[in-house]
Amino acid sequence: MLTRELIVETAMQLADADGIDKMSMRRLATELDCGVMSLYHYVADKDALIEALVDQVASEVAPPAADTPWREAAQELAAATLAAQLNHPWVISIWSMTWPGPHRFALIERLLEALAQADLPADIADLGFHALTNHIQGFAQQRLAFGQLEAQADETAGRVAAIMGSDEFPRVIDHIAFHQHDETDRDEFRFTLDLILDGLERHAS
Amino acid sequence: MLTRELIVETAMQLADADGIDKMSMRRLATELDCGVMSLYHYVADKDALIEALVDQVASEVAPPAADTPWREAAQELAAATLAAQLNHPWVISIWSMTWPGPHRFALIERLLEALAQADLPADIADLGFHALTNHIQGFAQQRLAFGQLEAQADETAGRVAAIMGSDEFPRVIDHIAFHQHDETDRDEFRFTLDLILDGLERHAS
DNA sequence: ACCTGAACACCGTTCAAGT
DNA sequence: ACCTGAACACCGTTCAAGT
Repeated sequence: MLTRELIVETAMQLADADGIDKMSMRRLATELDCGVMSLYHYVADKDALIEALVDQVASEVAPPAADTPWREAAQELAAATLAAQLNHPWVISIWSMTWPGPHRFALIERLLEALAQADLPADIADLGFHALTNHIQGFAQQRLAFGQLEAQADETAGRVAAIMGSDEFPRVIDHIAFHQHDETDRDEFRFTLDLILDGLERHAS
Repeated sequence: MLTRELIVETAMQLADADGIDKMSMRRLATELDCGVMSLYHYVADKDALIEALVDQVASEVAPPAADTPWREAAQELAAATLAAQLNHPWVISIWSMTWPGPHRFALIERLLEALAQADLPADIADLGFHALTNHIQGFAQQRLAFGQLEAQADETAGRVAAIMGSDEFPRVIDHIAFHQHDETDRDEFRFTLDLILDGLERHAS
């Protein structure tokens, strides 16, 4: 029996396995052993399906307990959102472009709640909200790009070698070296997060 | 006569006018009055064409003069990069996923150069580089999402009304109100940029 | 060297028709 | 209510063939 839940679940599997580009209505239909058009009885659109998929990812983020101090709550939310996105890499490039579903709205609400408890002027809290979500988004995207490059190792190796071999971009060469003996993998996310949170705290009234 | 430059130029026009999805090899060919396969004599791939397109956008960013103080140089680079991306909104979602071309490498080099002049510990400079580029990327994406929502005004209005009408997400409602009498349009980008730059300066040795 | 049409292997969605 | 095949209007790219 076909259900919306089954469709979303199968679509998630396809997207996780092969990326969002390969999650086509037609592949989905063959996977579910039904005609393509049958799907359209449970889902208005491919876009609607994708919205459901994105909110499913959001539902994997466990919001911090209500009594968590604001700064820890923000850190936990940021880390958990990043982790969920990296668990479903295909979501990264569409996350901010899709209208939030109920689960994502709950996360947004929780982050705004944390900021409200920080005793910031109201506009600083609103600006801080975007500073934090933009950081999560920007960082996730950078990590995704990095991952893609590593996946196409052969092509990348040649291109990196070309840069390292030229003397046009010496600072870039140093920066690449930094990435190559990179042990600070986890800290990079926290570093900027703390820059932002420190800066916000300094605006506290 | 068909040339690579003409192809890139026409592709840019198509992408600017209708978005990257509508910039298809087939549309490009009809626009240029040639067979689709003729394009493949000047461009290896659609991906290669897109890389050229992205670097063309990067070429629109004028790097700051060499004697600009580091902090101003970083601000100028950030603002100019954001402006170029918003000028070609289709670039935002692919910018960080494409391998940099020569113009973009020059921008990267210039930003690393600015950070090198800030007297930061070497690893802080490298982390700061990503903090800054991630901010630009995250902010641009958020602005793009915002713009898309405004473009589909009818659909969005209903969805916003649904949120405003419910009492599930009170903080979200307040935040939406903040956006609605938003006069701080430009400052929002600078606000987080300054949080990051202030934080970096505090790490100066 | 430069150009090309036909063909292949795909898409999302509309429409009319079934049970 | 639920399902569907055929058709339409698209994709990028390979291949073999032209000049």
